[in-house]
Amino acid sequence: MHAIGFGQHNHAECIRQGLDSVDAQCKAAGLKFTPVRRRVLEMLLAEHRAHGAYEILDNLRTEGLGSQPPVSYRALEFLVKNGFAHKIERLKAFIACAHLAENHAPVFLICQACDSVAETYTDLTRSVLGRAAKTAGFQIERTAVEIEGICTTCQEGSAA
Amino acid sequence: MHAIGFGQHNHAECIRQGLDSVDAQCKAAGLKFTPVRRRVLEMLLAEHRAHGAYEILDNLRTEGLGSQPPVSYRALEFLVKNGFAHKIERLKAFIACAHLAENHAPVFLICQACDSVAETYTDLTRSVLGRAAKTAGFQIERTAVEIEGICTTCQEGSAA
DNA sequence: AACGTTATGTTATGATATAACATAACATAA
DNA sequence: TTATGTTATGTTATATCATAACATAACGTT
Repeated sequence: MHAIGFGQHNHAECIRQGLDSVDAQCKAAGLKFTPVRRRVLEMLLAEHRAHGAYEILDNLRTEGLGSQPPVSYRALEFLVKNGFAHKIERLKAFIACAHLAENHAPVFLICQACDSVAETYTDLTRSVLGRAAKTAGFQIERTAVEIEGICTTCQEGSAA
Repeated sequence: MHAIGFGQHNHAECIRQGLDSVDAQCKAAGLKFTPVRRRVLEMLLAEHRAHGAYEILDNLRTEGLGSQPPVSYRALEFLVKNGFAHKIERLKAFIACAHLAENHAPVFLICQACDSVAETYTDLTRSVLGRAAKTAGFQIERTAVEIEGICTTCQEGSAA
């Protein structure tokens, strides 16, 4: 079993809300939330951990929704491009966005013990990062902030 | 041509100093700075951009220092593990550390136009990131902070 | 019905990374 | 000096991640 996020919550509700929110956002923006895209997001929402593109593909294949790599990569690309999911570079894997509808610079806390990934965020303009970039005259387009370590739950687990 | 870092400097000197510094650190720590490892670091130091493992390998092959992937991956692993180089996850590529000898949490500014990579750093304990992690009770083991955008030089270049 | 656009299906291949095992180089102690 | 442990290198093979390129289908508009 994986810890779900860092802390408990009503998970079925969490998935439903996520899908509903993206449904609404797509409708508003004129984006097509097709069956494959919807199903992929649902898979990502099902657990707070990063999912590999081929893992997603295996599931899609089982369900008859696609069998070749481009299918999952395209769906994931759509989700990432529109801010509904993020790619964790360090893990070469994808995760549902935990702060849908908020414009944010995501920060991921990746637990090396249980593989769960928590998403928090930072306001770039006020953070150390933002100031560092500003000082260097650098115009930020996108950020990847990924912190690896041990989550609270796993620290407790290993304490004697 | 690539911009070298963001800002000019005496590059030959920069390479020499880097090699000397690592030489000294290895000696002090009882690490073996072998010919392959030294040459790989030299390649990384030659330009302030990220180098792919296979690009490094091609060079090694030309020079008779190795011909199979594990050769470059091992050398790069040694350099990264000991803090002499970093991996830029976003680019799946490696770069020489620009702050040798300082214990730091590196922050990379990656220019999408000219591919140059500048390294700055943050003091984790005092940054927004560090505080966010602490709040979540998360024990940090390593960080990857990668910011993509347009560097000063390229902004000037495209300005009318 | 014709057309443009976007999404999907499919083949093939490119690019990145590592497991596993064999050999060599080096230091240290018997 | 030989034996032994340790670390580095050589090599084969394969795993894993990702995308180019082209064909077809679905959908909305005129």
